[in-house]
Amino acid sequence: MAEVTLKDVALASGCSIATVSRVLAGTRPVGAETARTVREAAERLGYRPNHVARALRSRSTGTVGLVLPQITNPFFPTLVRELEHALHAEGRAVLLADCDDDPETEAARIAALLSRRVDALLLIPVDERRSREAVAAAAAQVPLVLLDRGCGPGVADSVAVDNAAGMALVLEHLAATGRRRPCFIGAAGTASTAVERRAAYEAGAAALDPEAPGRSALGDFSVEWGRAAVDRLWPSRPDAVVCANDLIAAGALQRLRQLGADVPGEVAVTGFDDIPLAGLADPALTTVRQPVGELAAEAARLLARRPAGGDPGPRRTVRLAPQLVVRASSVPDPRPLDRTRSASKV
Amino acid sequence: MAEVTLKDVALASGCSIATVSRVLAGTRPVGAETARTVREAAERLGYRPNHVARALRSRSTGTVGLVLPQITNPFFPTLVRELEHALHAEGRAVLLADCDDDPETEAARIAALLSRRVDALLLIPVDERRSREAVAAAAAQVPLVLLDRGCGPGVADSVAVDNAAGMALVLEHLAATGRRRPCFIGAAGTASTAVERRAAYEAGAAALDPEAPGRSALGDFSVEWGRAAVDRLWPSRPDAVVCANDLIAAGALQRLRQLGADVPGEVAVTGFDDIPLAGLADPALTTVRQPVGELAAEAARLLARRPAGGDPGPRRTVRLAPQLVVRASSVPDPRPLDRTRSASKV
DNA sequence: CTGAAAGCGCTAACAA
DNA sequence: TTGTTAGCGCTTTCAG
Repeated sequence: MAEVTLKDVALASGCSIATVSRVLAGTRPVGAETARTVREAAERLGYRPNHVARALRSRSTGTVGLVLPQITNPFFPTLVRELEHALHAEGRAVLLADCDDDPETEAARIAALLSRRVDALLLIPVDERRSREAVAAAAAQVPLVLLDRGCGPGVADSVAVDNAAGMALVLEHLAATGRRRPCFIGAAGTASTAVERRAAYEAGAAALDPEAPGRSALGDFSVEWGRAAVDRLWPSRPDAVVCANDLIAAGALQRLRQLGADVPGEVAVTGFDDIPLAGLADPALTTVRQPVGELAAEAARLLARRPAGGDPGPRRTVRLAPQLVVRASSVPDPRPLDRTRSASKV
Repeated sequence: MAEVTLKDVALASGCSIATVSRVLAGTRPVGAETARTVREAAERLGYRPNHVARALRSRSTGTVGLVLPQITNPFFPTLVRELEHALHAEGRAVLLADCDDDPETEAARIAALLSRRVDALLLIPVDERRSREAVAAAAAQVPLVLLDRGCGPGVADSVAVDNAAGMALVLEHLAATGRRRPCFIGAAGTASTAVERRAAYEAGAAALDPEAPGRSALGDFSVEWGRAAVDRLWPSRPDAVVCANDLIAAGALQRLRQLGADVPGEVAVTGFDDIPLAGLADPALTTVRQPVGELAAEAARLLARRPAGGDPGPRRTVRLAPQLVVRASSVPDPRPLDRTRSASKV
């Protein structure tokens, strides 16, 4: 299995290795006749370009680093899948890094990817603040796009769902179906998803009921917290439990059922993200779907747009419109309300 | 941010680039004094080795390709996480490929990774048969370890859970808790997990009840199939529904509840894999936990063991012992039965 | 133990 | 349009 190189193909096709390179890489125009001969010889010899050599010379590896907090977070696999496909379609490979939800691990992973000379970085930061330093340093070296979560202003390009719009869709739906006493189970902390969703609840719920913003409990994005928070909020007899993500909502649903509550008759429950679990819950969860495919496409587009040269330039932020998915946890006989999706750039 | 190279470090430390390389890569013995000077200079200049150049020269990229059917299958993220950590600990990076459950995409992804010169491949085949050709070809080029699922005999090293032992644990537990009329919801097809689990059910259930092996329905590994299969099997009044994986079990659980069945009082339900969803189901699912961490560690070990040179040598197969996790879907008041875990090599 | 020199396979100037 | 010539940054003989 002796490696076939450009030289071999050049020898076999009777032209220089430069020409062969140009044909196979499609870098520059080449005579039609020669091109055919070369391609034929390459085919016949079973030539496979050596990406390593190419990368060394051209200073571009054709790889993108994908750094995320925890692949086991059920929202990420779908996103990873879309990103992998979008990038592969452009002939780029994905180096995956899992940070174990720890900013120090994250910094180490970023450094490792950088020393592997990734062309760019796609990154979902572990923490709004504690990730900032490492992210900013990385953004100075390669094009970097923040996904799903922010990391302070002006640090890098970013693309995320419009959390406020999503929460507004939920509240609008609850109002339209006659709910008047909503409450909120959210996440404490500075993560942009946590902040934006709870702010949007507070802003929107006040219109429904002046007391509503006060009926909220803040913990983390977990099922356990969803269960615990219900015990805190249920005594106030809400007719809707708005949750900051689907995991919380799944926990809330479980606990409400244990307490004998009638969902959705007595109380509606809503989530956010539309992870696979949402459709499986019983009753199935009304939630806000993130446009994962577009998120991935937009991230790829931002990467392509930003020049490889270290020039920072102005940061771009893309916000994608979410979609409400109505299921049995908020109405007895769900009938999906399709919302049109659109992207707005800021 | 001019790249610091070996040459710069050599210049700054007053010795040759060869010596610097030897110090920094630790390849050969170097005088203690020189070593210190070199390391100091490297530190001071902020030298970062260029993995691409190193790879070209040493013919080893330090990357491993991880190829899987679908990252959105809820069993895989945990496995990916463990593999990523195990490999990163050895200083290797992970190139991720998602095959969309399609053997042709799988073949393309394998080819792409190979042309990127991965040192090795970790692969969960899409299909027992249709993946074989591409996998065998790849295994001829780089060390390759099959994970979780097989791909025909003698194709490559492989490591997987002992599916038969897992099913035996389930049946044993059901027998011990007084169940006498089990039925089985499995997956059709040739995937090794499907075959092994249903064979083990048939073998083990006969001891419980001669009619039991006949009470089985075969579909795929999905929630939908779990729901549908219950409608087929419930009329035969089983007192236990043994499922080939957790997704099926989740569907079965849902449908049984809709039918008003009392779980676990009237009928027990069991799964396989122990995906995160299992603990969240209501009632929580009794299932078989795969030793994911050990699976990953063993895979990494097999890779390390196999020489980079194309010498096939005998294939190794490692089977890891699973663990029964008893939850509320099989007993009213669950108390975990801890099984000792051990690895046996064949 | 250390240095000099030869490439790994490819692409990018620069000529022709 | 094509060929020639330098390297990319590193590791690895081969001498010393």
